Amino acid sequence: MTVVTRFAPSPTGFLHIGGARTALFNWLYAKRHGGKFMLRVEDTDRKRSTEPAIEAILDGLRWLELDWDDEPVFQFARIDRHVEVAEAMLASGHAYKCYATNEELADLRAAAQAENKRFLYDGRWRDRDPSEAPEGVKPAIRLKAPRDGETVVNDLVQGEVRVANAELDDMVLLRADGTPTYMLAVVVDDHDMNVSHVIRGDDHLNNTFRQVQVFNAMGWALPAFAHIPLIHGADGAKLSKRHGALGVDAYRDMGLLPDAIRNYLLRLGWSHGDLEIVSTEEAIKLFDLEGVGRSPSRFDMAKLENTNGHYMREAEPETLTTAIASTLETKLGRSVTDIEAARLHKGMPSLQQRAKTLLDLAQNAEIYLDGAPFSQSAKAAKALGGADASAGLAAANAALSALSPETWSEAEIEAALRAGAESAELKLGKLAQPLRAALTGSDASPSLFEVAAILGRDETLRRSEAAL
RNA sequence: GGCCCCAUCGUCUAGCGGUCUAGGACGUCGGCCUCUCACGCCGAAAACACGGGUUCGAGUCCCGUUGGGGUCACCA
Repeated sequence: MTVVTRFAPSPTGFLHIGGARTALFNWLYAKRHGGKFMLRVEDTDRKRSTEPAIEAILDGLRWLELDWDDEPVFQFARIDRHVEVAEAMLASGHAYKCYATNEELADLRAAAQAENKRFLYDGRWRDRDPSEAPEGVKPAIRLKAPRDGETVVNDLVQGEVRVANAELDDMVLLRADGTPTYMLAVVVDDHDMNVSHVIRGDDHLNNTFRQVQVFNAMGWALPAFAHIPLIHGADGAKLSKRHGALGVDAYRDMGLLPDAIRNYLLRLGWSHGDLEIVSTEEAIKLFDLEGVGRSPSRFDMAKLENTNGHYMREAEPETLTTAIASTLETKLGRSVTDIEAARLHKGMPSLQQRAKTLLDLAQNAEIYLDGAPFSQSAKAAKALGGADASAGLAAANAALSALSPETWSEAEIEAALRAGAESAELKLGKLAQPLRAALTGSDASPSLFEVAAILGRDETLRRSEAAL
């Protein structure tokens, strides 16, 4: 059997982190088995579906590099087929017309609530003759669900889950206005798209029983189901919009890398022994549903950032330079010059080791731009203040100006500074910290010797003299 | 509330009856390295929710309690 998975978001908002993980698992599972990963936009709710939301979701998926096969399927466009299936069920006696009005249903619901019981449609039109239909009321079509026995789902993650059919009522398949409900549409589409594995959040587990009933009514083969636990916020509450459920674009804006997000999301709910860092390639080889846990997990930004730091260190310097270019240019209000680009190129390996995000990186990379330091951090200002600091900086400056442009190198700079410190009877740090503040505007930076070497003699002396 | 699911360090998790005086990772706290920061390295504190069973033996199996979560629309 060919594996076909699908990600089926409803375009009512951005692609959030939980959706991204669902997409990732589906994508990984399809890749793992040489199958197809399909995208289906569940836009049957015309009031809530929006074009910007569709774009945001596709963008998010593309940014995460979760590419889908074939063209995305838009559920609303398949309405005729859904109606056709509803009518087939009507014809075969697996569905019936229900003339209950909204008011009637509302009363029923209120009554159930008053008794503190759940609302289940009572099937009042289930066996009634259509000739009794009231004038002018458009009927909804409901599933004629089995009343006895139970419905069982053999879930690849949750195991065997069973529920008594008495707990389930006759759900609406086709609304009075002739549009299909989600319950009908998913089943028809999953069947028509030959979906072999339905991997989705476990908030859908309860729906599955009713969907199984539709599959059965149509005599269609069941796909395999895998319901994965949801992701909660740091406080354990459901990840909602008010609770830090951000769109993936927000994570991009935080300077996070797609590889890092994929790795982090993979480990949220899935494990393979003690493996922590798993490249996407490796994940494709290893991913399985057996490794997915059954309990919900909490989203931990600190760990995501740590993972991101790992991928920052591993990234190609050139890739990172490209990635921060626009941020730098926005800051400068002009393009990066060739000289600046050359400095960035040389400085990137040690810069990237110190950054957890692209945002950090861009900020730290500013030291290699003309005109830097653009500001002085409080600690840097302190390192620069006082007589001791002035003496140290003067000694450093003197030691460096004694170097000729020809001998300007990391090793020579280090030697000169060490010798300068010795003759001034100061510790190296006494020269280094004021100089660092002068050159970078900060009390923390890559190796001073490296920074000075990359900056070049003129720029280094310009900055240190400006500070003096 | 009914139904369904879940329960190991603060967090993500390993563990699939004996090798668990419970392992790894993030975070936290010490230390080393060191021109600062970061990286790296070394070390520490930190968990089997509770109660009953089953068994020679239970973190691992069963039941209950408690706690969390999900779901109960002519939304998806």
